[in-house]
Amino acid sequence: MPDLQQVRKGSTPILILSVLADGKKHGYAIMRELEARSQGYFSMTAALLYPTLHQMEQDGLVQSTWEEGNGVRKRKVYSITAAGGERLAAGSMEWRQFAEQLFHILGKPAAIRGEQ
Amino acid sequence: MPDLQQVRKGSTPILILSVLADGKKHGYAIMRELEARSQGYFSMTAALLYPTLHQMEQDGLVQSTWEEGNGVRKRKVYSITAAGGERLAAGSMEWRQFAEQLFHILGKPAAIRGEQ
DNA sequence: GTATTATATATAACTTCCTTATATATTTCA
DNA sequence: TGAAATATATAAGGAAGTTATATATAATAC
Repeated sequence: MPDLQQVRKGSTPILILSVLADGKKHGYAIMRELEARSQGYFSMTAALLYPTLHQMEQDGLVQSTWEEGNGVRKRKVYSITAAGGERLAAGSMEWRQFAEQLFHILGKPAAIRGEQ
Repeated sequence: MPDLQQVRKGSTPILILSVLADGKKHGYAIMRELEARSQGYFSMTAALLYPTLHQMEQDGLVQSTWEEGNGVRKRKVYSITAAGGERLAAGSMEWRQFAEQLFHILGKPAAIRGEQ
């Protein structure tokens, strides 16, 4: 993994929770939604997404049901749990704290200095 | 590793480079400096710092010389290289981009909205 | 004077997260 | 009919971080 692609490490679960907070979705749709919301920046691969969802379900952050329908492929629909909501709130604060501290060390960017 | 301590992943080299950009320092001093500048938030352990420094030296981002002196323990002093400076600049931009995208998804914090 | 703490560097074993590669199957479009 | 998009999944391997351990000197406390 090239050094410059290290920045996203650890953000996968909170990104998923954030998308699911707006309504339940199946895995593939979560991927597309993240890509759409970030103009392609967060392009998650299936090999990262699905194992992560499995782990999150095991941790009680999300729950799933299989959905079958008229001319549509069978798919597993995920929704956020109460514990997932709490994790999302706590995780958001953690990330904000981290960003504050990081940019305090690196020098605050214009946006954080309020010069947007 | 608890989930909430995942946020710092990948930030180690750039934090080190950022400290060394202000002048050369030995490993232990880098650790203390990071802790001081972040009011204890970035409390790096020796087992993370030293292997990282070794890797960074191998990558040409820092260079080191052993320093011995009057009543002081022998220590390895690191300084940032030209390549390290470039990496610091590029890495800072990467982190800013990431933060922008992440908080766009999570909802911007007060500081980024300019309400500090 | 001896013990503890702080300073200082280092490696080994292990876990976690991510990547690359591969597999399978359905639906839509050219 | 063949390719691309949709949809889920696992295996193998690499990179980053944690916990544990080792070693050694200098400063401070008792």
